[in-house]
Amino acid sequence: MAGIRDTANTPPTIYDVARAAGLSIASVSRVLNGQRNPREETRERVLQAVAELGFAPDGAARALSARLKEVVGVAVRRASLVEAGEGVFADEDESLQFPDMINRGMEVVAQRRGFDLLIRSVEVGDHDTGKRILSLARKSDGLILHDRLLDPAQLARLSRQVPIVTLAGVPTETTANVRGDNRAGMRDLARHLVRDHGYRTVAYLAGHADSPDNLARHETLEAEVTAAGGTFLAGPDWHGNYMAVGGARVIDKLIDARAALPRAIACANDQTALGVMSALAARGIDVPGQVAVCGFDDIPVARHLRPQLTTVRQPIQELGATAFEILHSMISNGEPASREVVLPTRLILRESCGCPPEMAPPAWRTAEPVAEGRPRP
Amino acid sequence: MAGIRDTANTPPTIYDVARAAGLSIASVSRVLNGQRNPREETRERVLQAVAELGFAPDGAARALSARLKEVVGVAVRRASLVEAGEGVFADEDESLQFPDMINRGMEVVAQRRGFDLLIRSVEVGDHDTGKRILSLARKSDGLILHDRLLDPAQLARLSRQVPIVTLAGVPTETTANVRGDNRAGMRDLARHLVRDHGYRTVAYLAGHADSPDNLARHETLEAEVTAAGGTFLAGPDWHGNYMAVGGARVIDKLIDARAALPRAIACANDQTALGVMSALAARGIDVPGQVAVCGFDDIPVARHLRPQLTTVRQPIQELGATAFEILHSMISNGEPASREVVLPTRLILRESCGCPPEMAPPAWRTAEPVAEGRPRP
DNA sequence: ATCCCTGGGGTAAGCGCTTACCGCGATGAC
DNA sequence: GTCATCGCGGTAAGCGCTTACCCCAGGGAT
Repeated sequence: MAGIRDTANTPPTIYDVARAAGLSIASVSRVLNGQRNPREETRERVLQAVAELGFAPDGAARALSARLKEVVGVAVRRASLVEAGEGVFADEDESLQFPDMINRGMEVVAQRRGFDLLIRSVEVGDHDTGKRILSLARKSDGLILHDRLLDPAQLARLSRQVPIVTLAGVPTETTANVRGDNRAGMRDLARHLVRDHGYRTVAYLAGHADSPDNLARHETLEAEVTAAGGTFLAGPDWHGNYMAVGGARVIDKLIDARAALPRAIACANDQTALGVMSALAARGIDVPGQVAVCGFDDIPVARHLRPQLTTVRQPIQELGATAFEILHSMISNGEPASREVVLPTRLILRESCGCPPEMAPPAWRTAEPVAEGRPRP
Repeated sequence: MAGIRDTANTPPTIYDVARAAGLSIASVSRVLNGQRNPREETRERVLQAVAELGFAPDGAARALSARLKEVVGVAVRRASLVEAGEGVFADEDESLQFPDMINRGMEVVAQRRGFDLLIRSVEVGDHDTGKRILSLARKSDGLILHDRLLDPAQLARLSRQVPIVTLAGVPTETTANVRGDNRAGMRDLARHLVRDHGYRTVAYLAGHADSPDNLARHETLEAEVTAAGGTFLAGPDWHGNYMAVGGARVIDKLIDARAALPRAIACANDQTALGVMSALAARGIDVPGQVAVCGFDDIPVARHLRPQLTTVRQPIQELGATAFEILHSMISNGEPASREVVLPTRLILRESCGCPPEMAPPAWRTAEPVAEGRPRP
């Protein structure tokens, strides 16, 4: 019934368009890319053929020829099996709200530049992490690396060949970095805990040991607490991993060991605080009545927890957006617009630190008597 | 001082490797792709040159030549400005936990096949949605579409040229679909509400009107509630949008209008329930004491809310993993392994429906007197 | 010894685009 | 009227790979 390849419909190529328009592929390419201002008639013939055939240029061919893929690779750290938990937190590590929101921030600005994100998770410690990231690099025009994915030597080597921006890392000769202002944020939080609430013993529930963010938050909290004459707790018993499981595990062990809990716990991030609050609630410990708990990041759920989580807000989406913009400048100019960007943080006071909640006045009625259901004991 | 192009380090090409190994590019390609079993010596020379130069093949060139990009495009629905909220939920819509977890599920299995995900968000109603998705398609080997992104005609046309799998949609002649078992899940939930708790008035807080998931959940709930002689509420006053803002807005309007609240509210998804619980709490309405609230999906935060959210669990990551596997079969065989996959759901009873909470026995002590802090009033 | 395989390396033809370069007709300067 | 110029379309050379095809050396069958 029909011509060649009736089934197995292959997308039309620029040759098909040229033929349909009665022009050469060069002309087609030119009107599509707005080069050399083609005659009005030419433009129309091309546009019509394109519309009829439903043509769009093949990304690979375009990339190869134009030496620009319009893709940036994003590498996220995937929890290794030993870190991932089970039970209540089984898939907790898979709900990486912070990185996901950062990615969304990148995606939105990338759109405006015609770029897309190629997302790959890599397990650190996996012996060929370097290779996995290299192959990601060759599928894109540049890389954005979450966390500490590469050791300095690997980073240095790779960054000489492809533009790289790191998040929550440190800038190097050849890479740029974007992060939040950890010290200012943690300082504000520490002072609130110590001065405003008067807590005397404060612990830091750490994130990954190799994370500069973690280090800065730890140091700042320690400095502030001890400067105010308070007791600071940290160390091996307080090692988390930026995930809820990690936070919960620390609390469980401490309680099982009959250790004394501090009056306040500042967590490396919100995810950890989530685990801590959950573990505390399971033991019947009141937050913030008996132990105050704070996070860092202000991920969206923080305000939906009960008690609502006091935390240090980072402009999460902006972190991603900024990382993309810097990478984009490296891709197009060869030079980063800036080697290091530090975005401001802000202390968000809610209930989990001991501050009072807010509440709107009620005004309602139910359709049936409340006694009808079975309220919990 | 050095040779040509000292700075402006370009990644090595297969020609560089061939030269360094004293072989032809064909040989290099063959050992790298495991074709035609090269001599041991040849293999070693190539491997060494590759290691020394830090070579990895260019993705675009490989894709063009092999006619396989090893990339699948993923289109997510981005909230249009009119849907997105402000205030407490300002960036709520940007925390799309459900789609993000689905994507993670895809990503993990994609890795195993050597594929990556190219993620793009599209605003529905944007007049050139079709074009945005087409260009995404040409950058990948196949598409996975979240939500209802394309109208049937567009979908039919595009799916003839490129493999497409939809999520939470309906299968067509040329596309496959993956979804959770809405009817079974909602049936279990409805019966629990009506039979176990004895609630007589139940409302359905809807999601997007064009969503098949939404329709199925609505119909099933309505059927079950009315079959049991209960009063079912739904309609214009109960239209949400799958986001927290949507749920909160419905509750606020209802209360402001002095409308009677039902004894139980089943939300189209967990995100909506989050907004509902938050709005209810702000009015001082007790959940589940006065109004019971339930969700659908069981996103990770559901269990961290207070009260913990009763919901219908969907195997979220599996949904993504399955979608990828089907798409992969379409890409490699030309035929989908299956046109429609319906994954089982499971009722998860927690506190928000009125069931009693669980709690572990306490065993702890604090390091300082509790009175020291300033507990809230 | 001759011929045919066969194994493994090289040559070169694309894959579908972008763009440098060429050519041709129309236009303006003299 | 002649010649340089300009505007715009076509031709073809890559971009960096994969792979069909060719070729040659070595070994077994005859």
